Amino acid sequence: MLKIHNSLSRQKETFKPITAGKVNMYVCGMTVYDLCHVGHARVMVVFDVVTRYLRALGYNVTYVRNITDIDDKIIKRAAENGETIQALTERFIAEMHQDADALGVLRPDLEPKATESMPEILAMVETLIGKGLAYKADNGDVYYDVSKFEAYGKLSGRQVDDLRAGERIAVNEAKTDPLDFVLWKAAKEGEPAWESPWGMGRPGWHIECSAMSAHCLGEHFDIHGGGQDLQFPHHENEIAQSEGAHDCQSVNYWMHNGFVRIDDEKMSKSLGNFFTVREVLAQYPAEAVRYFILSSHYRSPLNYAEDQLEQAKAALTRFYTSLRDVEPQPELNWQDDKEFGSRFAEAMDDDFNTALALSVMADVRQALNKALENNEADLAAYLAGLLLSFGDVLGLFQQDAETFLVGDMAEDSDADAIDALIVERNQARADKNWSRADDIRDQLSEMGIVIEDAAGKTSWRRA
RNA sequence: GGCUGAGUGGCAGAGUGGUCAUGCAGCGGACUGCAACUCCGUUAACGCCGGUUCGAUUCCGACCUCAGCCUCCA
Repeated sequence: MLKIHNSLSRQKETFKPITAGKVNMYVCGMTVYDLCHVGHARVMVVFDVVTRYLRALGYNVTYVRNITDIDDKIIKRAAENGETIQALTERFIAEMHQDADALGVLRPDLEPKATESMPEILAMVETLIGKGLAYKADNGDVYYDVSKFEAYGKLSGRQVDDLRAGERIAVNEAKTDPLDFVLWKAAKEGEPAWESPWGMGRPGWHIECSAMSAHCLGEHFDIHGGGQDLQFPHHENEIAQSEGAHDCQSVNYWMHNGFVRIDDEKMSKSLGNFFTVREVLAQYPAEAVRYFILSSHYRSPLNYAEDQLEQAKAALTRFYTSLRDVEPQPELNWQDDKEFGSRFAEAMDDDFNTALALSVMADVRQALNKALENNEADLAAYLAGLLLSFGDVLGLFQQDAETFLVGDMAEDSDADAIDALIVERNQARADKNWSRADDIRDQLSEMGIVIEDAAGKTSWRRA
């Protein structure tokens, strides 16, 4: 039985979909004005695994991840670059997809864009004004009147009075109350703008998610996810908008993933201490990045360090080394496996405990090695198939072992040279010319090649 | 200041009221010409102080430390 930690209750709750067999999930995606960093990668990978696991459990999942393609930062960046907003956002949407694909993140079923959701956004703002929950201010902006929404603060565990007492809330003359947030921004000179009953303008950040989630999934859906930093105010405001407009609970389970940190500090654009996915992928295999992300629980902080990436890569190398010489049993379903399968399910059912699930997979790998050593071919094939089946859930082992270990031979100019050296070395070994054999091994080592002598067959991999 | 969450062996990271996490590293052994791979064995931990208990790393309380949110942020 699947349990999910619900940010609303701050507890693990047994998951029960609104409609049997069906899960509707919305995740806050990227604001597309720059390359994704590792923090974004975490959200994508985490909710990709959530989706994959829900599907493995037999749910028909509709996964929506929005794209914010109009906002202050986008306008600013486009102006700096001297390009149109559309050119900028299209470019970074493509970049985002490239990163997601590299990380083995499946495309969401729907990727709605704010700029393509204006009718829904306008309708929702009108509804909120009509119900007296929002007002047009003197400066032309439309604000949500937080004091009118009783449940405000329920997601983030805040009292409205505490928030008012906070000293960091920016003073904005136009607002009735500093807690009020903008639904519609009146257009400024030279900014992109859409027509509305309140004059030319553009949507505030929070309203797009309320409008798009309701439009794509209905007014009441199962899971809403995003990074921890969105819990307040973004998601709190979403609740105020959606529940204020629709008079019903909007989301049953709120999920928030923890941050990626560097030196025990949050990785973020504003702190400037971020690594882009692109930079990291230039140094490590994408699958190692994915493994690294899944090696800790999604709600825990994840400390980014080269050391950790190296460890993830080493772990994957061990898996692939074991898988290398086995023909896995095809079409195997881990859910039929009594021992490892049930342990894996137990781990994943416990709020998607991927770290524990990986340890089950490590045990399978060891059993596989033993089977190989004992020449139990059927058992080995079964265990290898089991490993691949687990891999489907976590999005791992999706490539050929050979490809992971030695790279793509087609574009590898060294391959022939390496093979020739191995042949020469094996001749030297046969001649008991050990010094020559060791020289060749050293030479290969300098090329970044590791030699593994099995009985009667020498294989190699990249270090 | 308010509100969250966290402190586990050399590192990473799960978990639990009383026998095992797991991975990397270390140590001993097997295999190997020597290695690598692999296997077997093994060392080592639960921030601090009290309390509950036959027994607490696990429950309760205080304290210390750290991180996050309260401002754009995944």
